Amino acid sequence: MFVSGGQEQRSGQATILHADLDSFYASVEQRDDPALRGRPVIVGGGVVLAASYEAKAFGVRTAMNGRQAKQLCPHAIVVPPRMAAYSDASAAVFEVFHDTTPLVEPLSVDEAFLEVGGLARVSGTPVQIGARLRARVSDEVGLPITVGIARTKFLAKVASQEAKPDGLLLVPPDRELAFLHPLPVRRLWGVGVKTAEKLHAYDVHTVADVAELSESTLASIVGGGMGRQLYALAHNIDRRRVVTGVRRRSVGAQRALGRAGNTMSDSEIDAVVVNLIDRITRRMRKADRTGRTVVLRLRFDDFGRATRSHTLSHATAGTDEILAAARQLIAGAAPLIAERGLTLVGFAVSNIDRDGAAQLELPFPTRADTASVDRDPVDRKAVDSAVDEVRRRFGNASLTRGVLLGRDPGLEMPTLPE
DNA sequence: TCTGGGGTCCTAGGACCC
DNA sequence: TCTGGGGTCCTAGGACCC
Repeated sequence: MFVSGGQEQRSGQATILHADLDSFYASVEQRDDPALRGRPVIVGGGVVLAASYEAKAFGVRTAMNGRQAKQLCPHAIVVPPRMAAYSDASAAVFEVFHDTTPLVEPLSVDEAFLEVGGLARVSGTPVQIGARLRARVSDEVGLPITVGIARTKFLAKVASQEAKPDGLLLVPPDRELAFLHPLPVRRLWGVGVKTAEKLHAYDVHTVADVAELSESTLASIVGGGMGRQLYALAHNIDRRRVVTGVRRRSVGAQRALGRAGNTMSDSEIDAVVVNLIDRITRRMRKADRTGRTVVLRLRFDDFGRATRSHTLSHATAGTDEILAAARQLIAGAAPLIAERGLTLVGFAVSNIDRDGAAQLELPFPTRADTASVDRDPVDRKAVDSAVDEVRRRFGNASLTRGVLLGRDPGLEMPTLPE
């Protein structure tokens, strides 16, 4: 009953929470092993998957290579990742989220947006709700979490970054520009290393600097799409709502092979392929998802990358079908692999739950278009019943060149003309 | 410094269709 | 018969995020 209240909150109130677990993997390790508490912890071996705040104090960062991290922080304790434990912890935290408000939009395993407008009578102000959420995650799951609160998603997310670790920060609506403008451009959503470099070349360093540029100037520096996005964010325009029920768009798995990849035989590579596809299709079936496009990802000796893809005629989660496509992609890339040396292989299945045209051949001859069918009194009834059948199955229908097409409603295909 | 394992979104060209 | 505009789908690559 609070859902509509939350959704219709389009106002000038700060009602969006961005909740973000602090150093998620490392915090779970410290929670589960008291000997790690208060000490620098690094999760992962070759590459840092997560670092505790004690390790971050020495300059250790996520995605840094392990050797470099050890140099910065020689007494850090390195632990291997325990993905199942993180998955359980994530589920427990999301239970608290859903108990707080029905409007939860997950961003990843460790962060989400929550819309809490419309909960005022029952739960109090957004700040009170955020404080209670933090206390519950701490008491019930044993993990530190930071909450940013603002009128827009972007500001809420920036607020949580500023408030880390283990904090809560509200950006009042009348203080938004003062909060936003001094920030470095890297804080803008979508600005990574490359885009920041392009902006720096034009002496653009802060959000305030971005806000001084016209949209067309920004577009000339970083491209059309990115230019529009930066212009909007720098001017504090962000109309995105918190939305629930967002579907995953792809399911993938990959495996780094290191130098060993260079010397692997075809059958050894095939064993890796079988294993990856088996993992992916198992996960798809468990989640009750199907997909149509199989994507092969490769990384080479020189760290160059390539992708190859193939789209099936229909969505599936079948191991055999997807494996066959995967093997064909690998075979097609064989010259590339032989030439450049393989160091990583991965697959993803995308086009999730998107069936291609489901073709229903009509049980009678038709001519080239709808109009000619309409003119034929003999076939009229049969056409109508076939159209009804397709509409029942797909929610829409179109008739083209004697073939009746039903499409996944998500594809927004045109329906049969009146 | 030689590098994990997941994901998302955007762009751009060619094929094809109406 | 010729021409053009508009739209979708597929493929490949790139940037970015956690």
